[in-house]
Amino acid sequence: MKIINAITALSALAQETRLEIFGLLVQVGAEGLPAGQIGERFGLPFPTLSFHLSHLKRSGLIDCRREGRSLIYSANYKNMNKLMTYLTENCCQENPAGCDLPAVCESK
Amino acid sequence: MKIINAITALSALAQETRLEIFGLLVQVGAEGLPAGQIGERFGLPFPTLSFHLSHLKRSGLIDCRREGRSLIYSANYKNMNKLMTYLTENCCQENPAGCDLPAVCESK
DNA sequence: TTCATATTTCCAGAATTATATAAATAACGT
DNA sequence: ACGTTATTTATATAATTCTGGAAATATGAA
Repeated sequence: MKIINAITALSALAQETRLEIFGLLVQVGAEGLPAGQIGERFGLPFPTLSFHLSHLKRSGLIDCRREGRSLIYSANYKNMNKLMTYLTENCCQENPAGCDLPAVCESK
Repeated sequence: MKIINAITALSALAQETRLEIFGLLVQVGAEGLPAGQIGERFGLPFPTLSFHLSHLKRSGLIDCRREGRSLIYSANYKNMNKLMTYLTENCCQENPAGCDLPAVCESK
């Protein structure tokens, strides 16, 4: 993953509405939810919702498929995982023992 | 971790200069680096550097200690880890098998 | 082909964030 | 105390991002 993609993903998540939407979609799983239900859940006007969904979509953190009149959004776990990996890459090369990122660094 | 703290941390990382600074500090380890050396590395004017360091500091992702005239900045692995945990919490409860976040979810 | 539903795009104003010059603060050596 | 080094704070401008009303697009139903 390139730094520019990491920044895009991080800034997609660095906003309350989007982080909440993403959290919801992560919990919901691959099935996803139609845009309308997401907006309803958080009381968002349509253009605001659409702005945030397209931001998340552009970042690759969520996917979108059409089902009839609805657009169904769902978390993209693969890209989320790439972001996680990027953030812990090259971690604490000087001193792995002093590092506190268990998932990635305790295996070093 | 509360959502507000996650957002603060994510927005600290969602900017090229800060993500580069953080990446450097993560690699350097607990020893850290003086502000001056960080600024030199990226060719940043002092106020710009200071703005970004204080942003990262405020987020908890880096720490700062004084050594003589220098302020030494270093990665805070503990808080980085909390952010990672927050992002994968409650992941794919519907269908763990379909989830692609190995570090966190394959153990479910 | 007209109507209703679902959602997006266009747009403009509001809010936030980033940048860098100049001035201030902090610590050390003389 | 004074000068030097290291860094921050104050401040202003520039750039980016967020918000929501109005209009546009896409799909399906009658």
